[in-house]
Amino acid sequence: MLETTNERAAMPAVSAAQGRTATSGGAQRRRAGRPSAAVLDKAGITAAALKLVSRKGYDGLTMAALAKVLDVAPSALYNHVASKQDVLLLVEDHLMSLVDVSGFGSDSWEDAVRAWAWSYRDVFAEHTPLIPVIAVLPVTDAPQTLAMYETVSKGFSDAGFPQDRIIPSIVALESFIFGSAYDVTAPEDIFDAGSMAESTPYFTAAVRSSASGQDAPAGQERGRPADTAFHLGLEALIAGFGAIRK
Amino acid sequence: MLETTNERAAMPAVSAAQGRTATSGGAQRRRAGRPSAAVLDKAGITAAALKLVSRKGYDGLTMAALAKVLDVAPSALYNHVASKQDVLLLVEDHLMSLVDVSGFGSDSWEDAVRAWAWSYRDVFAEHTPLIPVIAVLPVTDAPQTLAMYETVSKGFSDAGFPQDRIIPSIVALESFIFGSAYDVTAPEDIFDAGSMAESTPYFTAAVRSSASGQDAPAGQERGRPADTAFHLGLEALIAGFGAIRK
DNA sequence: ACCACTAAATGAATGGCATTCATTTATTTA
DNA sequence: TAAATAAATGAATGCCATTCATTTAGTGGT
Repeated sequence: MLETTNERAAMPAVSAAQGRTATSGGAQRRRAGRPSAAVLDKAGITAAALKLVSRKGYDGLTMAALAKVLDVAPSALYNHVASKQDVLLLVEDHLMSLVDVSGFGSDSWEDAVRAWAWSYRDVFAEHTPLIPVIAVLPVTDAPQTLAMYETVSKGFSDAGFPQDRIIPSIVALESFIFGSAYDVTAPEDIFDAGSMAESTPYFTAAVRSSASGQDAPAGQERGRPADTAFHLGLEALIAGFGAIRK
Repeated sequence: MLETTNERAAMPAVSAAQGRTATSGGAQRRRAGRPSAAVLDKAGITAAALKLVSRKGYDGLTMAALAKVLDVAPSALYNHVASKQDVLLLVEDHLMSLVDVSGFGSDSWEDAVRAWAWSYRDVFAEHTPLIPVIAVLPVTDAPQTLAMYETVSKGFSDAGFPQDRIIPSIVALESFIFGSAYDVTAPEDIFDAGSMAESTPYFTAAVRSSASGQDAPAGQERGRPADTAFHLGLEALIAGFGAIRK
C-alpha cells in the first residue's frame, strides 16, 4: 500500500527468454543488468520474509536466505530496503493488519479491548523477535500500525475516555501485551528451581500449586499458564481503566 | 557467588614476571599455556561485561571486546562460559540483585509491589536487550533471580494471596514491567504520524493532548510519558490483584 | 617422585552475517 | 537521442561467535 503494489505477478514468457541464460532448468542465474520487468518490490519482499519466518523462524530470516527465496542476489534487496531493520519493519506493519480491531464500533468497550488484546498478543507471540523493533520504532511509515492506533483511539474516545488518558492507557495495555507475548513462548519448566528448590520454599510451593490447579472450575481460564496470567492481568487493566471513563 | 569468587585480584609481581613476555610496557601478550594464577572466572567476566555495556551499550558487548577488556584471547572465555548467551545470563542474574524487594516484609503489600515494580522496570530499561533472554530462560541456574522470586512469593503469600494465584499474578506484573521497560527507551516522536496525520484524527488528537497535558495537577505523575503509562497500568494491576486476597 | 589427567591459556582457522561497491543493462526523462 | 535513473549481478569487506590444535601448569593417584 506504500507504493504501486506489483502484486508479485511475473511475465514468465518474456522474462524467461530475456532474463535467463541459455542452459535450461529451474534454478538458472539471471544475467547482470536491469531486467525488463522488475523482480522485486516491497510487497514481494514482505511476503517472502513472512514465508521464510514461518518456515525457518527468525534465525532463518537472513538477507541471503531472503534473496534466495526471491531468486535474486542479496545485494539486489538493497535497491528496495535500506537495511534488514527495514525488512523487519515491513513485516511488523503487515502483522498489525492481522490484529483484530473489529470490536471497536460494535461491541462494548470492554469486549472490544478484550478481543483486540488477545489477538494482538497471539499475533506477536509468534513473532517475538519483532517486539524490540516495534516498541522503539516511530510509527511514521507504518500505515497499518497507524490505522490500528486510529481505530483503537477512536474506540477509547467514543467510550468516554478523557483525551489525555487515551494514549497512556493504550501504551500501558500494549506494554502488558508485549511482555505477555514473550511469556507465551517460555518453556514449561521455566520456573523449575532445580537443586535450589529447598532454599526457596514459598516460590516452589507457589509454582507447584499454580501448575496443578484444579481444571477449569467454571468459567475460569485454564489452558497454558501464560493464558491464566494474561487473563488475570488483562481483566485487572480493563477494570482499572474502565473506571477512568466519564 | 556462584563459585569461589576470586574478586578480580591479581598478583602483579609473580604474574608479571612469569606470565608476560620480556618486552616491557602495559599491553604485552601473555605467552601460551596455562598461567600460574587463573586470569578469568565468572565473577570477573560478569563485571567486565557490565562495564563494557555501560560504556558501549549492548552493541559493544562482543566476545572479542569482552576478551580485550579482560586482557585475554577471545577463545579463553570459552573455558568459563559455553556461549555468549551464557554471558548474558550472568549479567541478567547480577541485575536481579539490584531489584528492590526490601518492601516485602516491612511495608504494606501495595507499597512493596510498587517499589519492586518501579525498580525492576528501571533496572531493565537500561538493559532491554536482556529482556528476550530473561523472559524465556529457565531460572534454574540464576540464584539471584530465584532469590528475588522467593522474596516476592513470600510477600504475596503473607499478604493473603491464595497459593495458586501467586505465580500468575507475578507473571502478569512482570509482563507489564518488561513491556514498560521497552517503552522507556522509545524515542520522543514515536507517535508522530508524519504525513498521515490528517487521516488519523482521533489518534493525532490523543497524542497531542497526552503530550501537552497540564503539568502535575496534584499528585499526578508527570515526567516522561513512559512514567505516566507505567503509573496508570501498575495502579490498575495492584488494585485488581489486591482484590484477590482473602 | 612420577605420571596421567585435567584446567586454562594462546593463536589460527571457519563459516555466517549484513552491507558496500563497481559494473552491467534497461527504462524513463529532458 | 542523450543523460539520468532504476534495478539487477558479483565480488569484496569487516565483524562476529565459535572451534580446534597446541602449549603450559597444577592435581590426584600409585
